[in-house]
Order: sequence, then structure tokens, then C-alpha cells
Amino acid sequence: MLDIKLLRDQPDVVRAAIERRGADIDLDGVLAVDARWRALTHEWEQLRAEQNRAGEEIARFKREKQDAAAAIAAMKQLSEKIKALDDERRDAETKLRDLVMVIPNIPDESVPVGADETANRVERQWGDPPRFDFEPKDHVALGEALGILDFDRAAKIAGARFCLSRGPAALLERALIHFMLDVHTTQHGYTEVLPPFLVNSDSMRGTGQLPKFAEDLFRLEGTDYWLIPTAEVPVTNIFRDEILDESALPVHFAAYTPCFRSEAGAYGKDTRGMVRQHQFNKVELVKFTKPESSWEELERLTGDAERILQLLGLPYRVVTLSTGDLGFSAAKTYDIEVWLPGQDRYREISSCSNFTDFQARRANIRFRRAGGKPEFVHTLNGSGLAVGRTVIAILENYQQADGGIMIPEALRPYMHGIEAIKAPV
RNA sequence: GGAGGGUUAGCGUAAUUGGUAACGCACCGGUCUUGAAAACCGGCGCCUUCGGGCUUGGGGGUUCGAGUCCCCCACCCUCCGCCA
Repeated sequence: MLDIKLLRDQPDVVRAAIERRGADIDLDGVLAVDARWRALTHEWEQLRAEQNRAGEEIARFKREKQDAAAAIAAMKQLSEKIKALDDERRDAETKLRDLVMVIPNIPDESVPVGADETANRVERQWGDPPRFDFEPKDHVALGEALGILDFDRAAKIAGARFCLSRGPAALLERALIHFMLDVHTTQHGYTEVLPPFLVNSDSMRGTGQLPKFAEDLFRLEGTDYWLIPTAEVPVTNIFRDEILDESALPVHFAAYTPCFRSEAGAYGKDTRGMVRQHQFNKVELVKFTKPESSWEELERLTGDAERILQLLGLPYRVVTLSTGDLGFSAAKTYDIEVWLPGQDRYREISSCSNFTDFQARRANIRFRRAGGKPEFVHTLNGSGLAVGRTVIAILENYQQADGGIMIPEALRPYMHGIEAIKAPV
């Protein structure tokens, strides 16, 4: 959430940011509720001051064994008035918070302004899409022909948007997880964490999935447990409601988790194959930094994710999301898009964002400089990478004329040394 | 699942069987000093329109007044049961 003070003191800055995003927010309405809340709070505080003074007097009467009945009777009325006023005040406070919570983060100056993804800006490109002297297949055709991806049986077991990997495909998925974590922990300085895959509502609120996006999530009936849609949720919440020492920053975490998404509202979209699943694996990178270094850390984090694609020899490009495409909490996001020959286009495989203090304010994650007051940290995260989509990219980019798949060299040590998934003879 | 104990500022501990949160350590500033330590003074959770207000795991209730009494919930510890 935004700082309420920023709304009060520089409403024009916020107004301009909302406009750049093309969002529809009644800022004047928010400011009116804020004014009302402040007025009620002021009045309530005055009455509380009176009550506190009277309370001390009654205590003194009691100590000195004097009669306090008259004072107590008088205070009874004040007490009731305060209660009524407090209800009003809390109503306004709840309303204000709800309103402020739906205001999106302020996009960074460097973010291209535009209505949707057509305004996204391509920053750089790495590698060239492979040329085939045959018609390349997509991962579904390849995987089914090899007998390593089974969508029909997955549908029997669970339903649509699930996949059953078998033999080399299952090994490939496991190898990728292992490979990505190894690179990030041994070469990029991240600390590996293995968090819970179920979280409570407080954590979902902390990172902003709740209350607004509940329909995108799976919940365990009759409990307060939710299946995580990304490791961002449990990992960012590690420091919720904490004040870190300045010397502890920056913190860099890498985490493998499965991710669960209901994909409500995505009906008919990406229904073929394992591009959009209810369950998929992801290695996530999460950073907690001081405000002054978060932008530099975003560049490094994006580079860390890119490094995986480079080591795997997968062609990709990096795109800056425009204000219209930018997520609610992000100040800036780079999408990394991998080339998929089966679709003849680039597809998102990682999303790297700087949330500045937006998420930290909401989750109440702070740090303290020597002798200073607590300040909000900046949080960042990015996929490093989405594993299922990396499997797709390898199958499609490394396919051979006979339907077999070459294994990228960097991955072979994690694949029992095999060089290829051979086509059945 | 059952029984008992617990949660107070960064840490560790108090608070008259309801009277308005105290102390130590750590930390910060100041005095003193060439500098530092020690000592002393002040600060030491948040907000503030500088009057003051809020804060004892969270939420309700009783009361003029709740850390304290009552109810609900969360988490931690110990034991029993069950279990990979």
C-alpha cells in the first residue's frame, strides 16, 4: 500500500501515477474519508485525555479513602460518548484503509506509459531462434510421441490443466530445479530456503493476494490454509512484522516450490499443453534491500534469471512492462520471454519486479539504521525460472528431426550424463 | 485429538488479587576526555495539530477505569495418544 502521507501531501503525484496506469481511483473520495477520520480521531483523543485525567483523580480519591461516587457517575456518561465516537472513528479508519489498499503502486519514471502490453518496451535480446530444416513440433506433440508427457491420464487423475511427466521428462524437471538452485546459491549468492507450501490468510494479505485476488487461489475447505500461487508469498512473509538490523540487509533468498493457481478467468486460454497449469514448479528469487539499492538490485536479479537461460542456451528477450501491463504492487517489472518454436513466438518465463516499499508497508517489514527510526525495506522478486515452461522451451528448442530431444550441456551432469532423450525406434 | 503451563519495547524480567505499564542489559545523544572507557544526565515502541493520544500475542466483553476478571482465536513449551 501507499503511504497515506504521500496522498495527503502530494496528491498530484499520486493522481498522475494513477492516470499513467489507466486505473480508475476516486482520489478525492479517499482524501475526504481521510479528513473525516482525522477529525473524528482528534475529537476522540480530546475526550480520552479528559477521561484519563478523571481516571487519575478517581484513583487518588480511592487511595485517600474519599468518596468517588459523584466523579464515577459523571464519567459514566463520558465513557458512553467515547464508545460511540470510537465506533464511528473505527468505521472511518476501516473504510480509509480499504480505499488506500486498492490504490496501485507508483510506476517508476523509467516505465513506458501505455494502455496494455503493446506498449511494452523490448530492452534486449539474447540468442537467435533456432532454424529447423523440418517443421518444428510443439511440446505436446513431442512429449506425447516420446511417451514422456501424458495429458490424458493427468486429466483422469485430476482434471484439465494438469500434467503427468514420466521417465526422462520427470527427471528433466527435477534436474532443472536442482540446476537452477545450484547456480543461484553457488554463483549468485542466494540462500536457499524451503518454505511451507500452505500459508494462512495473514500471509496472503501481506503480499497482496488477499483480499482482491481470492478467486485466483485454492483454499483448503474448513481451514485457514491456502495453497501458495508462488514462493513469493511464504518467502516475502518470512520477515512480516519484523524490524531487521541494517547489517542484515540485503537478504537474497532462492526457493523452489510448486505453485497452485485456479486460473479462474483464463478459460479457453492456453488450454493446450503445460503452458498454463493449476500446478507448476518454480524457482523464485526474493530480495529484501535498503531503499537506496533496490533499483540496482532489480537489474542484478533480472540478470541472475537471464543467466539460467544463457547456460541452457535458450534464446530470450527482456521486456519492460508498460504502465498498463504492470502488476498492482510493482513499481517496475521486467518480463523475460523465452523463444518457443512450437508457438513461433516469445513467451513469459520469468517476471522480475521491484515493489519498492509498497509490499513492505503492507506486510510491515522494516529495518533500522544505527540510531535511526524503523524504515520500510524494499522487496523484489523474480522467477529464476518457471520450471514447467523451461521444460517446454528445452523440448521445443532442442528437438531433432526424428522427434528426439538433445539435453543442454549444462544440464547433463544433473541428467545422469545422458545427451539426448531418444526417439523410439 | 487430550491435559497442563506460557506470550509485557531488540533481549531478559517486574507491576498491591482492578487504580492507569516499572527495571536491567543492549542501543542512541549529551556532559567530561587528546581519544576511548567508566561515571552522570537525557532518550530508548508508534502517532501527533506538541494539547495530547495509542501500545502488555490478536479480537470481543464487564467496568468510571483491565497486563490483571470473563469469552473466542493464534502461536510457543511440557506430557499423553496417534503418525511419515
